[in-house]
Amino acid sequence: MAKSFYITTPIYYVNDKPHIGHAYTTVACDVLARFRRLQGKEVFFLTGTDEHGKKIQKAAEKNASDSKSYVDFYAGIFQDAWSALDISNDDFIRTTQERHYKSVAKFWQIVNNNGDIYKGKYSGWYCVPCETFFSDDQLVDGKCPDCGREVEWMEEESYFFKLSKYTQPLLDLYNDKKNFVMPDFRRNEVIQFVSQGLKDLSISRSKFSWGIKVPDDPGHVIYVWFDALLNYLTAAGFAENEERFRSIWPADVHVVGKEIVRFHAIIWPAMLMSAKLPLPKMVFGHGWWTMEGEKMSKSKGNVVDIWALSKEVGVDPMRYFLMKAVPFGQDGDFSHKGLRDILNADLANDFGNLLNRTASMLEKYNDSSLSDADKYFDKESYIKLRNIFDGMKERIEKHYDNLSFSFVLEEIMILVKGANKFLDETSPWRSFKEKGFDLEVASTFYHVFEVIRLAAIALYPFMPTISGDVLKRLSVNKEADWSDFNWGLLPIPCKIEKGEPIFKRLDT
RNA sequence: CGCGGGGUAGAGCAGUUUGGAAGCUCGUCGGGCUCAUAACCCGAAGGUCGGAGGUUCAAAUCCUCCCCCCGCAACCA
Repeated sequence: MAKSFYITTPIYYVNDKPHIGHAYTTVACDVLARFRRLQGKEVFFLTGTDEHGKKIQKAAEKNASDSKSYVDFYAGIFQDAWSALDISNDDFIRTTQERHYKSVAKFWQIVNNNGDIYKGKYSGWYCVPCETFFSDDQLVDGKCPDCGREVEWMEEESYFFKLSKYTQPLLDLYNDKKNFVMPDFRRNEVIQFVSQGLKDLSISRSKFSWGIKVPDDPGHVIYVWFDALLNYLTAAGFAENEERFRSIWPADVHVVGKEIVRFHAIIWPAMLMSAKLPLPKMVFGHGWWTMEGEKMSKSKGNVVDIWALSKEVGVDPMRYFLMKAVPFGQDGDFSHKGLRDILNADLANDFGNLLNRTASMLEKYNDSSLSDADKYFDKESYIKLRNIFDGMKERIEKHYDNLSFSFVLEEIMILVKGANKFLDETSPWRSFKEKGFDLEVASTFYHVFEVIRLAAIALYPFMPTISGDVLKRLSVNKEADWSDFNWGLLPIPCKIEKGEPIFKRLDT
């Protein structure tokens, strides 16, 4: 079995409903997954939910619910959210599933047998009302930084993972595999951090019960992060199907928010090294969204509801905006003006209108049909258009390798703009008046539709539904396929269906 | 001197690695076209590249100092 392209989102903590941050990560992974499938690769695209930990236990109690029904409810909400955004995940893992319990137990045992787990004491300043430990330097005037109350020194028995042992191996890893942590500035941060030296990691808790029990010591539950990271192995079949596991693991890319880069770029590879398993190829930390210039928070009430907005502007345009507005990796600002401007400029004015104006002419001039065209005519305006396309396939592939989604879209829009310019330069409406529908006019249309076809294929990962619709209008009776991303493959004779404008301009 | 990111036209950004005519998108103004979704195409205005000093024939780009904004500072998922 050929190795699958394995791509993951983090598993989302189910103490709240999904928001734009979750959607952003998940859409990005979906775009990448769809592109790899477009290339004909076997893809395993995983998302899921993280359902253990004290916070969830408390949240459930607050809702007068038992933990299990509470997480069932939220896991359902996440699944619905992804289906509403047309996410094509191949699996949805929940850390409360049986397969995950088996996987965690197996992993714990391996690492334990390798001598990297030991029992020790975890100590620190404990705030009883907040049920939280703080280190010396976290205290504010010797009191709890959250509530300001007195803290007391507590010691708790805990299992530890020998993270410190992996300080040097990790540094070697970052040095050998330049792309292991992306983007570059995150890599620098991680290296900086690890260079200070790592402490062993407390990986069990005994003050609450909602978690996976430590093998042979049921008084302890496994620390949620240690549990959560292992989802990536579980879903690949770690504890259940050795052959399948080998065909999926290691992950090609873990896409994560910048706040959890450390867990994925430091703890996770150290855990895998300990278990002597192959390491993921890349951990990519993307940025955060602000809302109209301000940090999003529930108390400010400025949280964007992507799902409500998708109903207004469409799911595909929403996905387009998320991927186009900000270079992946950087922080970005979400504004309604920005949304409207980008969707109007790129999708309605440039791309949608290109299809509309050309199809409209063909409808009037030749009953929407194209039966003959000079595919290789050598007018200057045509050469210019072809030059834009030259090398584009390779550039787009390169951008995908770096998860530079906005640059992929940039490439596509340059081609679309080029086609608009090509139309203006060749002015088929004028030629038609002078000479009727001759080969030259037909050829002009052919090449414009060719650009539309190419754009539709390249846009497929971002806007699967609309892309399919456009291809149908061009009477391409075939699913989008990356091998068709070459010039001159629009089949003729053909009929072009004009239809309604594919993107409407947004007002307000 | 805790660490990192950033300060480039009205807005959002690229360019800084390998110094060498200041660029892109949106907006504004003027023109063209009239096939199209007030669209598309062309042109113009608009910047002391955060500030000061230095290196250099030449600096947004290298060096020094300063100012401002934003994150992070491990067990918080």
